[in-house]
Amino acid sequence: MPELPEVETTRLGLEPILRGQRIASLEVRNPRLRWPIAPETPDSVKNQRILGLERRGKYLLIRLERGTLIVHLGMSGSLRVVSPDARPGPHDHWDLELPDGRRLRLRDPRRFGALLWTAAPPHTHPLLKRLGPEPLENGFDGDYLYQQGRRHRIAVKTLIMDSRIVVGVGNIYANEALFASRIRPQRDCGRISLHRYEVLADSIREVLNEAIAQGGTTLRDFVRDDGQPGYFAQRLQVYGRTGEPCPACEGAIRQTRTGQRSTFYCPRCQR
DNA sequence: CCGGACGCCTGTCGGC
DNA sequence: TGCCGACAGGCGTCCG
Repeated sequence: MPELPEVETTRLGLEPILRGQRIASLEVRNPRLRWPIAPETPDSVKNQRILGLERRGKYLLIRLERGTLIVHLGMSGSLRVVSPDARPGPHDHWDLELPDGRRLRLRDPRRFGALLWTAAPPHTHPLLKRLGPEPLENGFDGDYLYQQGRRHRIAVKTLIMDSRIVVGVGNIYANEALFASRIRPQRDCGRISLHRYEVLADSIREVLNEAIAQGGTTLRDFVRDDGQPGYFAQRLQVYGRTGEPCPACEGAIRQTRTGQRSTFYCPRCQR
């Protein structure tokens, strides 16, 4: 999926287009996403003005005069603004129609995404209320990660991919941040020094910031709001590079599994 | 409580 | 060429 940088890239692209616009209507062609789109959602948002776009972890929040649309892109979702005459494809599940006829269109082949409307403050929503700190904001640092690590007996990669610990770090950026900090992904999170967690927290921030600067990572589905791919794929050091030489030591990148997710690392550089 | 496995979906790719 | 299994950026739920 879109991880934090892809959602942030989408938010940055859409915000200037959508802010202040009125929603003419919400057209749902297929409500069967991760959770079914509630039948009353189109009525709830119709004619409302969009106050702004925010992001919490991998959730995109479309703030309305009354309530919030919570959008999640799942594994394969992307949002684009399309012209009035653009025909929807089979995986284009809903459109937010603007007064000038343009549409904010969701494409999501695997349908792991979500569209939820809530009248309450979004951070009180069941899906958002347990989320950990934003990695690019205050409250996330090496000391915090170290303290969290002591409370669990799991691989450090699993720790940093847990949204209750820290939001937004998915499989690509977990692998990349662990390579940058020279920590082996399967290492027990309770057996890592404070100093190494400080390096890891810095690496997570650097990798995410650099990915945002590159417009995110496009592997297959993800496109930015303007239809362009993100360019961070060219910067990936280990993700998807099984057998290729490590950028640091020239040894072969190894692939294993932690949890049910592919893990890429350099056995020589990462300990 | 915790940690690990399982599904949910569709598309693509590699091997035989 | 065609088929079939494995795998893919996430994450809530279930089970031991």
